[in-house]
Amino acid sequence: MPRLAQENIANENRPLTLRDVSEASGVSEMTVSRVLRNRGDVSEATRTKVLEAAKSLGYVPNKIAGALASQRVNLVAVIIPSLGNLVFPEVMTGISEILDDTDLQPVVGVTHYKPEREEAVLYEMLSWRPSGVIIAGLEHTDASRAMLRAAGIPIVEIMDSDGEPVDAVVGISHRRAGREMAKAIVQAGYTRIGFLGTKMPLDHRARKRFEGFTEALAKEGLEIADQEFYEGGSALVKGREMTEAILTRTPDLDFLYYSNDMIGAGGLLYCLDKGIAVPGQIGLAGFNGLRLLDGLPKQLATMDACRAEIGREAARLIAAHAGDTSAGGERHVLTPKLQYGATLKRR
Amino acid sequence: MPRLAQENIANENRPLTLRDVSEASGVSEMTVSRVLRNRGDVSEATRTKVLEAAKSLGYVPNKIAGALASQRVNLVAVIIPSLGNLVFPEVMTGISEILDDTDLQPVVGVTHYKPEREEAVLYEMLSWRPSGVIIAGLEHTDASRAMLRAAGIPIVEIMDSDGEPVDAVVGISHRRAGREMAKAIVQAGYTRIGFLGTKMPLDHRARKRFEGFTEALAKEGLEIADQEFYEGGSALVKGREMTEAILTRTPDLDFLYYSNDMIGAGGLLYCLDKGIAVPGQIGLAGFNGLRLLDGLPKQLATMDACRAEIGREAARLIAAHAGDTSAGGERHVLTPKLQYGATLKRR
DNA sequence: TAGATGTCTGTTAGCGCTATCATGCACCAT
DNA sequence: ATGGTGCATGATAGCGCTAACAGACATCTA
Repeated sequence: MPRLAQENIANENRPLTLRDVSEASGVSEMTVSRVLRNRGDVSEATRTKVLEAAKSLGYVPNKIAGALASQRVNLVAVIIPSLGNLVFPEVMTGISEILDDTDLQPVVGVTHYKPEREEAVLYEMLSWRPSGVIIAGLEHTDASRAMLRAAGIPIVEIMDSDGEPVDAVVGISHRRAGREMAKAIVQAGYTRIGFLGTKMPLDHRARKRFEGFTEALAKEGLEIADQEFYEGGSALVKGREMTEAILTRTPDLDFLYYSNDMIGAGGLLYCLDKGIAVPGQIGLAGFNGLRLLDGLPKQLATMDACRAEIGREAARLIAAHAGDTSAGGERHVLTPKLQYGATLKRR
Repeated sequence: MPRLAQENIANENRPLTLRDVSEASGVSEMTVSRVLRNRGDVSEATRTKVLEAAKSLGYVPNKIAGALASQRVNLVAVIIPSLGNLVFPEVMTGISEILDDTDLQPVVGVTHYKPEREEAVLYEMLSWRPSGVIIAGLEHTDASRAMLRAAGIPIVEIMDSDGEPVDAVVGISHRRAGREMAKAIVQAGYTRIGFLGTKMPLDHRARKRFEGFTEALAKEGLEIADQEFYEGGSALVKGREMTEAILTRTPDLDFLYYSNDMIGAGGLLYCLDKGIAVPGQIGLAGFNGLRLLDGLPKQLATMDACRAEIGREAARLIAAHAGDTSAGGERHVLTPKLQYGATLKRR
């Protein structure tokens, strides 16, 4: 039985529908729909009438019904490991910057670096039938890859380029980033090199940097002299602690490579506290190019991960392919730039 | 005309529906729906059959259709000013922590501190008919407040408690935070006090802290001796620059109150660089209690804004009232704790 | 054995919108 | 007048799912 106007009056607190606006303005639901979506020809008089009615009622359209009827959803799923990492909010900023000029809307899902959570988040997101997916990394469970492939929408994997994407990819090569840092360190004359990083075995990008780093050192006939790993806690404090630990154990180290800028900054502060000459006695470098840390006593050597640009480019791809069944398999590899800062000698 | 099986075979790439699973497993759509939602009684044999069919097809349910039919959406809209601020990711973490144990899912919208963007984001979010809204601050446009009131779902305003909420509120009193900091500073014997903050007129919480701060000073017969504002750029660098500027202009200041920890940290690093004795010659304090900064040379005096706890409590309220038409107007005011650190003398 | 009860499955009718086609009407050229 | 051409609006039929009810059948009770 179709709902009658009488019932509407009876139940004051029922959420508003197109019909309410239609009745209030004296035109059909279809015409109201056209006005509210700015689609099709509607006379100026009707348009005004409808808009006024909608506004005075406080009508908010139901996108769920709209999406179901039109088979179009203006959401873009963005799946990242964490929001606490500073890196990811920056990627998000890049994404929003581009999507703000379209009618697309990012929706964020967080995996905490856990593949099974990624799978669950992806499933949840895809069940809303988004117009595209931006997902961090190239490593996913088989089930996740299958879902991505079967979704029939543009997929952009971001941050990393070392591996086989499902569809398009926008990122940097972390292997290469590790290699280049190694080369710069060796070239500067350092030989007793320590590595400090996270314990997370599932941070594939950190792992790849480490692999590239050791590989390039090996080519120069060098090996990592010592290493130290951490998990949890404040990165700045951990950076200090790890630096103290590694230098106590292996005092003759002349370079410390940190897997991220925050622990690098902790190490830098530790060295300065202890009166260790940086970069003379010990050189330091991190990774990410966090602008957040710009005001430290010395600028830490680092390598920019192109976070915002990656976000922008991924969003551009999604926007360009919105409505398509794929992002066209494009491959955008950005080149991270080494920033010497004041903690890595130039030669 | 209802879609026929034949058509399905013809069009290979069509997205899967319940009907496909139903046909593949030989039971009705309704039974498939029951299995996939774990609702109602289904025999073990049928359940297995259906799950296998769904899995082998790679079926992902369409929540849009499900939500429309059931009039239930498991999303919670979370509306915050920014993701770059560090404070908000922490709130998000608290929210997720609680919602992860429910079937609710947070969806984030970012306003960039702009009321008109808040209005737009809110409209967009409400059009998805979420089960609840968590929104930062108590200051909204009239239209936004009207939408919130009319939504007929639980609303929790967070971070701030100085004002009139639409429904429930979870936060701290920033006026009081400012007052307490002022009292502690005066009590420690400082008298020539400078204030450094953001230029943003729309950061109401920072404004309230400032107001509380000056008000409490006035009670002690004191006034702010000088002040300095900034916008944009790296907060650490800005903290240094502002500190230099204010101390050049007013060299006899003996305390600097920063409106956030990041610029406070910049100021601290500047003072240490210049050999200024902290907290002897000059005392320093910030606001937020960012754990991120724990490894600095000296621990900055600050006041914890209870971010994670606010997130958790807000999420708990939403979860408790999911399905209701309001969050019951509860009022949770948390008490920020002063942390003296090593930059504010104790008396 | 009739009826009551419980377990499982299916049928029907929407949810609130939009795509699509149909229609009414004014306006023009013929 | 005839029949095109626009333009503005309305009627109809779903989108893919679920609530609510309606069976079918087996098992139990008296």
